[in-house]
Amino acid sequence: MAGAPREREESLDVIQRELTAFARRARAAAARLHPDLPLVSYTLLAHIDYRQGCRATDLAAHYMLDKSTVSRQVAALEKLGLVERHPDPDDHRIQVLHPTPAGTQALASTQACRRAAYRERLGEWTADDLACFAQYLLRYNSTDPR
Amino acid sequence: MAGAPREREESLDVIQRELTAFARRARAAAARLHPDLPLVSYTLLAHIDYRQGCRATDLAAHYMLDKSTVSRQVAALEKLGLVERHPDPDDHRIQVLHPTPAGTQALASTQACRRAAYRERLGEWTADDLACFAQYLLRYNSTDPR
DNA sequence: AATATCCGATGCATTATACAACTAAAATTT
DNA sequence: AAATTTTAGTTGTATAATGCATCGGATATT
Repeated sequence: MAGAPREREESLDVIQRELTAFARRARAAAARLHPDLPLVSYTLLAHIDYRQGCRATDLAAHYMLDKSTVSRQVAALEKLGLVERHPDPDDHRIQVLHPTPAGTQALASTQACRRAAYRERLGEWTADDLACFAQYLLRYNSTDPR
Repeated sequence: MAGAPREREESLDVIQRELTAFARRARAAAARLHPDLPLVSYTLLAHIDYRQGCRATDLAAHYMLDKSTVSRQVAALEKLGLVERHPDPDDHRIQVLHPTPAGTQALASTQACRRAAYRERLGEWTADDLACFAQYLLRYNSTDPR
């Protein structure tokens, strides 16, 4: 097994290359899936929904975005009537974000399209492969450098 | 195994969510790894290098970018002296792109940083897991909708 | 009480991007 | 061979996304 370190290196290169390719294509792909809802807004809305009630700071940390970027995106979402802000009664600096009914609904329909696309794309995969791939991604993201 | 379809669905959701999170963070991560070289330029340069000699159209197709975007990025790379364009003698419409020595070198040093980051990040992974993850990513990207 | 820290907003500059219109060079059709 | 269509790449214009710096208001620390 003298070649193992080199094989590791090769795998790392592939991972790096393929993740980059994916990231680069993501915008175009997202634009196809939901032409109406701006890409980042959709992502933030989804996260707000996923963790029912979160703060702008949480979003910034999770997606490694500047707080100013998040501030504007959230403002846009509020303007579209998809997100509500409620000041935290205990700490007046904080605004807790929640999807509005319209936001939940917009998310649901987009989510449906998205799921359909993924289902078609990954239809050939076995349930085990899907579970395994999901685990790898979770593991990869969990070791995210802070 | 009545729950299998639901489990598939859950895996799909995780994959979707984690890939999105990764894509969203990619810009910030890239900025940390090579603050000098603009994000997209680096990506394109890497691809030009990987497939020794490619056309702007290839880049656009591979990363799902508009040709105008690629045109500008390539122009920037040329201005930085990292890429050369050579008209194809057989077809004067085509410009074949190659990294310059400076481009190759810039890529090498960045690549070294990148590899180090990945090595640290994925140091705990077994060679098998890395290979497996790499295969999943290749498989995922190969089924990219066109 | 004074100071420091935290949350979010805003002004400003820059990067990345798409779409549309254009030029030039093949390739195809007539 | 001439006309038309397709292909490769550039440029003009508009917009989205982003970061940095700064600021104002609130809470926490000393």
